[in-house]
Amino acid sequence: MSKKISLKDIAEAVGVSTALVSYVLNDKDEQTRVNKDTAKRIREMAKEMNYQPNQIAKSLKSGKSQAIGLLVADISNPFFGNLARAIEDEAKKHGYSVLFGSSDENLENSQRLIDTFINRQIDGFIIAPAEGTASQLEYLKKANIPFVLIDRYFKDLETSYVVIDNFNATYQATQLLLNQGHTKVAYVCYKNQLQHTEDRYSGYLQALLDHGNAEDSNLICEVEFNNAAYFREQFIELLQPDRGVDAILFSTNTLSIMGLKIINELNITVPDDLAVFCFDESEAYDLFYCPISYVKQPLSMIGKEAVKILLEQLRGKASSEQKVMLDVEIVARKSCQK
Amino acid sequence: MSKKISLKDIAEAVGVSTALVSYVLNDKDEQTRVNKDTAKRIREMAKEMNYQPNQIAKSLKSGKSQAIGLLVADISNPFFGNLARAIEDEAKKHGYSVLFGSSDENLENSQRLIDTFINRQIDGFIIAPAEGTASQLEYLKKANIPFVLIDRYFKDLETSYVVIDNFNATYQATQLLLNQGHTKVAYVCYKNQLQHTEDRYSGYLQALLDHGNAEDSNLICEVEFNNAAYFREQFIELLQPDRGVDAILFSTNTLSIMGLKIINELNITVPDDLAVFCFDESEAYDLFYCPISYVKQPLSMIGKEAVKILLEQLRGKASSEQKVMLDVEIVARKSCQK
DNA sequence: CTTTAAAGCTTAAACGTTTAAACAAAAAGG
DNA sequence: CCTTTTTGTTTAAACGTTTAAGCTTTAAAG
Repeated sequence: MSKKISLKDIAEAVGVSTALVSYVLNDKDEQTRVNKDTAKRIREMAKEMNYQPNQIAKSLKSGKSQAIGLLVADISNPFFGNLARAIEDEAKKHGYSVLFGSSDENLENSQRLIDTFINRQIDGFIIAPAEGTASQLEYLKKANIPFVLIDRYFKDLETSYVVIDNFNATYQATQLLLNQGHTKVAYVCYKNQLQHTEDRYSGYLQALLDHGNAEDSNLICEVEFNNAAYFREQFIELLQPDRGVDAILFSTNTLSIMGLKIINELNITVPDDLAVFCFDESEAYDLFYCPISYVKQPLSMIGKEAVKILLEQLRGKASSEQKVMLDVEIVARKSCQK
Repeated sequence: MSKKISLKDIAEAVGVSTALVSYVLNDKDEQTRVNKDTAKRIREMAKEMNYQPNQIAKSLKSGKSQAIGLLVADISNPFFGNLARAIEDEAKKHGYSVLFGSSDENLENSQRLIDTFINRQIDGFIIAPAEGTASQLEYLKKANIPFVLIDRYFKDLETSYVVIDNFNATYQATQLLLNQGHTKVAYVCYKNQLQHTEDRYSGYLQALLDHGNAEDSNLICEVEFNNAAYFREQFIELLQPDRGVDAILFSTNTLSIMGLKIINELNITVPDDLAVFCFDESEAYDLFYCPISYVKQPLSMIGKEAVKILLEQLRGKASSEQKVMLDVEIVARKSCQK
C-alpha cells in the first residue's frame, strides 16, 4: 500500500477505460450515460483502492490550481495570523488551499514570493502590499492575474481591496481623547508612503483641527519600520515632560506594544500621567494594569470579504474592481480617560 | 502580454525544439552539448518573453511538488504563527513553499487537511498533531509520505519529531516556585491524552515529590480545550482562599492568558497574593504590571530543525526517524517571587 | 426488415514539462 | 575515401487528468 493509485489503476481493475472512471468520479455519469452498474463498480473500486485524485494533474489540465497565494508582512504577527486564519477558513469552504509568504515589508522578498506563487500557478493573490510594490501589482494586472489587496491600498492604482476606514478610525480615537479633555494628543506612526499610513495621519490631524487645535510637529513621533533602537530614542524623547504630552495615539499594533513597554519602563502611569489609545488587538491590552483602549479592526470580515471578491474575479464575474472599506470598532476603556 | 509563455513558445521563437530549451533553461546545456550560441539565444529569448516555468507541469513530471504542508491547531495563535514563520523561512531557503492548515484540534479537520494536501502532492508534512490523530499518522507512514511532528509526539509511534523537553520544563518551573518558598503550587492544564501534556504534568509532579510535597488533586485544574466557560468556573474554584494556593504554573500560552485575565478580574495581586509561572511567550507577559515568568520555547529552532529533518527524509537519507528534544529557557521574573 | 436513435463505452489529444533514445551532419582517424 | 567519433539537435513518450469525438451494440420507429 505504498504506490499512488491513479485513474488508470482503477480502470484496469474494473476493466474499463480511464475516461469512464473520470466521468463517474466527477459525477458526470448521468450526463454521459454511464451504466448504473458500471458506475457503482467504479465507485466501489475507487473506495476500495483508496483513490486520491492527483490535484497536480487536474491543475495542469484545467489551468486552475485551486490555490490562492497570501502575501503578508509577517505571518508571526498576530494581526496577519488572524487575517490568515479568516482567509484559510473562507478559502477552504470553496475548495481552495492557501499558500502563504512573509515579505517583511521588503521589495525583493515581495517580488520573489509573487514569482514563486505564479510559477506554482496559484489562481489569485491576496496581498497586504509592502511600500513601493505598486509596480509589482501593475505587473499582475497586466498579466491578468487576479488579486485583492488587504489592509493597504494604493490611491492611484485601480485594484480590488478590502481595507478599513483608516481616516475615521484615527479621527474617532483622537476625538475621543480630545473630548476627554486631553490637550496635547501625540501620534506615533511609521514613516512610509503607504496610503493607510497617510489616511490614519489625516484622521488624527483633522480631529485636532476640528477641535480647534493646531498641527504640532512636536506631537508627532514618526519612526522607521524595523528599527527598534530608533523608535526607543524618539519615543522617549516624545515623553519628556517639557513636551507636555498628555495622551498618545498609536497607529499600529507593533508600535502600541513597543510603546507600552517603554511607558512601563519609565514608570509613567496610565491614564493618570498619560492617556493611551492603541491600534489593533492584543492580549496585552486586556492584561495591562489599566485596560487599554483600542481601534478594533474586523479581521475575519476583512479576510472573508477578500476571499469572496477574489473568487468572484476568478469565476469571471470580473465586472470591475471592488473596493470595500469597513468600519472599525472603537473600544474605549480606562486608558483613555482623564 | 497576457498569455502564459511556455517552453514551446520560446522554442518556436528561437526555431528549435522544446527539448533544447528545457536543457538550456535547466542549465544542462553543458552535459548535453548544446551549441553555446544556441544556448545564448534561448536564454535571451526566455528573458525577453519573461518566461516563468510552470511548476505544476514540472511537478507532474517529477512527482515532486517542492511544497510542504504545515498542519497546526490554529495559525492565528502566535505560538503557531511563530513556528510557521520559522518554517517558512527555512523552507524558502531550500526552494520549498508552504501550505498551511488549521485543525482546531479536531480529528476530522485534521484528516481533511491531510487528504487535501496529499491530493496536492505535497512532498511532506510538518504536523503539530491533534489528540487522537495517531491513526492518521500511521496512515502517512504506510503511504510512505514523509512527515515530522512538532510540539507534540506519540510515545508508541515511531516517527520523527522535534519537541521540547516538556518534563524538564515544568520540573524546573515548579522547582523554582517551590524554592522561592511557595508551598501550594497549583497546576493548570488541558485534559487530553497527548504525550506532551502528560510529560508536563509529570515534570510538575516530580518536582513536588522531590521537594517532599505530596500529590494533591486540589492543586490541579484540568480543563477541556475550547471551553472557556468551564475553564472560568474551574479556575475561579481553584483560587478560592480555602484552597490556600499560593502559586500557579500554567502549562500553555492560552491557559496562561485566560488565567491572568481572571486573576486580574478577581483583584488578586501578583506576586504578593499569588505567584505565577506561565508557558510560552506573549507580549502580555512583558506588559503585565508584574513581569511574568515563563517557559520559553526555542520556536525558530524547532521550525528550522523540523524542516531540515523533513528535507533529509525527502532526499532519501531516510536513514531512520530522527527524534529531537530541545531545551527550554526558564525566564524567571518578578511574578514567581515570594 | 431497414433506418434512426439511444445507450454505453473507448480513443486520442491535450495541458507543460523532462529525458532517454534516435538521428544527421561534421570532424577526426585510418 | 571510408569508417568512426563527436557535436548538435529532434523525436517521442511519459506524468495523471479531462473531454470532444468516434465507435459499437441494442432498442425503437417506420
